[in-house]
Amino acid sequence: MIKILSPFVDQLGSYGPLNERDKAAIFSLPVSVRTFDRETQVARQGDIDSSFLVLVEGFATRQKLTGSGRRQLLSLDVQGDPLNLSALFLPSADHGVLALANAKIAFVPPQLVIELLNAHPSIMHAFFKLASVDASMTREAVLNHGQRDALARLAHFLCQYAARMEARGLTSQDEFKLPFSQGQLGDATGLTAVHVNRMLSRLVDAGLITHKGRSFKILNIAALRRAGDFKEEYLFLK
Amino acid sequence: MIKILSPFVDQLGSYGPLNERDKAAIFSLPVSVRTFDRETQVARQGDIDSSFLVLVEGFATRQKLTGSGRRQLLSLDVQGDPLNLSALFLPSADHGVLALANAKIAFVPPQLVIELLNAHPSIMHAFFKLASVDASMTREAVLNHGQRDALARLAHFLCQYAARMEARGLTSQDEFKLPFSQGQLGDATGLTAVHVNRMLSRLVDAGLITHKGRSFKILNIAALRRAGDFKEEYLFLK
DNA sequence: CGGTATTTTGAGCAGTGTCAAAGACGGTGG
DNA sequence: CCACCGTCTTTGACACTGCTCAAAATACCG
Repeated sequence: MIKILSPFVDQLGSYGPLNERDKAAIFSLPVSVRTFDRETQVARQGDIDSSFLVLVEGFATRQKLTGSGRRQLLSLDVQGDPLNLSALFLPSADHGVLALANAKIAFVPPQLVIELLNAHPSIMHAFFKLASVDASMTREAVLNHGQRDALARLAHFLCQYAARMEARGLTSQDEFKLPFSQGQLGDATGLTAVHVNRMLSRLVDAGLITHKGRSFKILNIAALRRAGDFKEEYLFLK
Repeated sequence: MIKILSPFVDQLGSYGPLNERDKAAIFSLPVSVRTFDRETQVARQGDIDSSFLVLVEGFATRQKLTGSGRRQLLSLDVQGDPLNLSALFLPSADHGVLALANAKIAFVPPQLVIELLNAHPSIMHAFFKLASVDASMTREAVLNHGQRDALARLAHFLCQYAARMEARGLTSQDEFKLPFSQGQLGDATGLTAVHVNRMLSRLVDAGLITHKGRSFKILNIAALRRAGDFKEEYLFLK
């Protein structure tokens, strides 16, 4: 049996302890896996009764669009992340899901997930915790966009990404490849591609980071955290 | 028996149906109620093991602070709203809770709430849905702050407030009193008090609204919604 | 190797912030 | 009921952050 969902189960388990029976129940869910290219929509804002989506491999992001077509990226999701937790309980999707690079995404029938949650309180508990952490991160994004300037937003983004990736054992904290172009980085931070570029150069000039293309190296993590006003508590990492 | 939590139960019930047994269980929770003055902290960011808080009467808001002391308001909560849903499942509070005007707030022992949720799947379900709607609103705030300009942010805020209040039967949609000063409005929208003032004047000049102090009248709701790029789907009102 | 997307740089401008001061409002104590 | 005080609103002048438009340089992909 190929346990497609095991990165997800691992992550879930780190938020609320699951016993073998719980895990087995998750693994027995019927899933269909599809692969998506960069910048292709996996689910659309407004979708009704969408599948429950789990990112199996690669990167994905969630997005909302403005009436005039501007977009805001809401997350940078990695291996094992659920992509539309709240869609389980809401009649329609308030945001879209977008693949980056070659993302492998598992589709699970939402009704079965809900039955699973009803039958396994510990899984429900873990889902709720996952949703709470996600909400905490979203609130930090509001603080970021509302109160911090461009340089801080960018520094913060880098710190956050590094911290999350390292906590998951996916990359080292001070050297990694970002799955975002500078334009996408702008859509995530509420800045222009041009301004992202300038702020990155400023971080380089200040000796906080180096980068060649999308490969980043953090030279002075303490200073970068200060510049980004980053405290990792809100991530609730282990 | 004085059912202090009944506005909360009503709201909860509108998200996921509760039977009499469920309601009775909630009403039997031990609560202590306290009243808070304007701009006083009810719970602090970082608090551990805080009580579960429900706003019984008046207005409250949630906030996060920047390292340099700037603040971002995250919500405008009214009668019946839970104030720290996610604190139930997280080890510490990622945001603070602040009272506006004379807010009456119920404190409930968190452990008992969790037991309640475990014992009553339908309540758990309703809580999850409530949390999902809150998350949806927070995501819209990110879109707001990241992608819309000052005028739109303000217009959007007014539309949102009007829609929510009307849906709860608390005020009419086109005439209401805001519980925020222009400074607080600025902290909520990521703008300066001064700029809030100017944008409000602009909305007045355009004939979209009128206001005397904090009493607002919406003159052209369609145009205001257009100006604020407001579509109410993300609120998931009934 | 060619074509396309991305990054980098420049110049000018628009939108917001800052600082400051005057006016209006609302609540309080006398 | 009035006078006073603190808070909030309004207005003005100016600075600065971040955006727009445009083009060149570079990197990436087939």
